[in-house]
Amino acid sequence: MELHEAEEKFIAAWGAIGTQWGINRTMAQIHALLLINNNPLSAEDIMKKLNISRGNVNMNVRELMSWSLVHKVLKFGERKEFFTAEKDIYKTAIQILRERRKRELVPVLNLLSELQSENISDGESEHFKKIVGDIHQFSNKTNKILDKMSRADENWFTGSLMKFLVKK
Amino acid sequence: MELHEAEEKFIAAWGAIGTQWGINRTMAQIHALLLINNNPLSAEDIMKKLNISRGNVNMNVRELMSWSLVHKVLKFGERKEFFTAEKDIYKTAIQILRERRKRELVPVLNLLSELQSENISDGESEHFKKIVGDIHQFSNKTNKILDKMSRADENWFTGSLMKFLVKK
DNA sequence: CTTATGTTTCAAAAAATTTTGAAAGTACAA
DNA sequence: TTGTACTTTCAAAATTTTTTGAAACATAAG
Repeated sequence: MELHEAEEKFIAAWGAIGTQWGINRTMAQIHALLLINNNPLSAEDIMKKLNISRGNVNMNVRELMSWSLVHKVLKFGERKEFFTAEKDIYKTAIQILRERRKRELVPVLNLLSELQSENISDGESEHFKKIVGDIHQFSNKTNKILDKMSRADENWFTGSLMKFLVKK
Repeated sequence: MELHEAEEKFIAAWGAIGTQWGINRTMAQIHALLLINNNPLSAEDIMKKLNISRGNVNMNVRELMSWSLVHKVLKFGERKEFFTAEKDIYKTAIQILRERRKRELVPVLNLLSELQSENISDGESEHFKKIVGDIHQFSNKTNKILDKMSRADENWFTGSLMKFLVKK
């Protein structure tokens, strides 16, 4: 049960990219594996193809499901669980955007609000106030933009946005 | 030479966020420290304030400079080097976008091209071809959009883009 | 109920990343 | 040239993250 060279390269690269973006290498590789397999795979399939342990598969598949990038599939008559990845790459990207916004940007916004209200007095901190304020404002705008983008459809992204950008 | 509570919180949070985005915690903290200090700091200042070693400061400041987020400042009459961060948060964000595009997205595009040309024959791989092609196309579009964005000015970002998005 | 076929958990081990600190390097001043 | 005041390097240590694998758990089938 070997992987072709091109598939191996793809999986390895996906893992490396993931790492650079703060995503566990194995999680990214499982995602890559499920992307290039049109049929759902079992935990055992993943273990064998990527040569990793059962616990590792379980943990990372669960994480991928929490990101809604991978779904459980039950086959009639089979007790085993199978997993499959969303194959529409646009939907996948939007989902990642949505989750990172929710999990990472929103908490930052909360911290920045907090810092701004805490920091009412204090003479020395004019510059601190300004920079925190600037970051807060910028993050708020980014948050809104990402929120809008994550609701738009693919046609908007590839069509309208591109045209709009070209004009600039 | 203590940090105020709000400053500490900010630096700690910046470090945590950085980690989640694949950036070394200390690098992010040094960046935060230089952001909230209007005056350039020396390696020694950074060592003391963050309680880290000289080697660590040197390595991470160098990395921040390679991202053009931090610059060396020489004070007249002083032999020591000082460092300061770009304080315009918009410029900072654009710079990060630009670097990540160059360092991370462009290599992926090259790999995807390579995979597509390598993979000319082979019966079993219809689906592999399709998914790699889809990802390549999507990445190409994203690349172009980011490139355009990284050339635009702040007013475009906060003004035109926002208006355009609201319409949608 | 018992067995068989799974999945989940999590403490310990392994691996990867980050940090330290001392030695080497650099360059200016005397 | 030598001393001084720095900066840089990098092997080893510390820390953090990831992975393993065996035990616990779940549940369908006999």
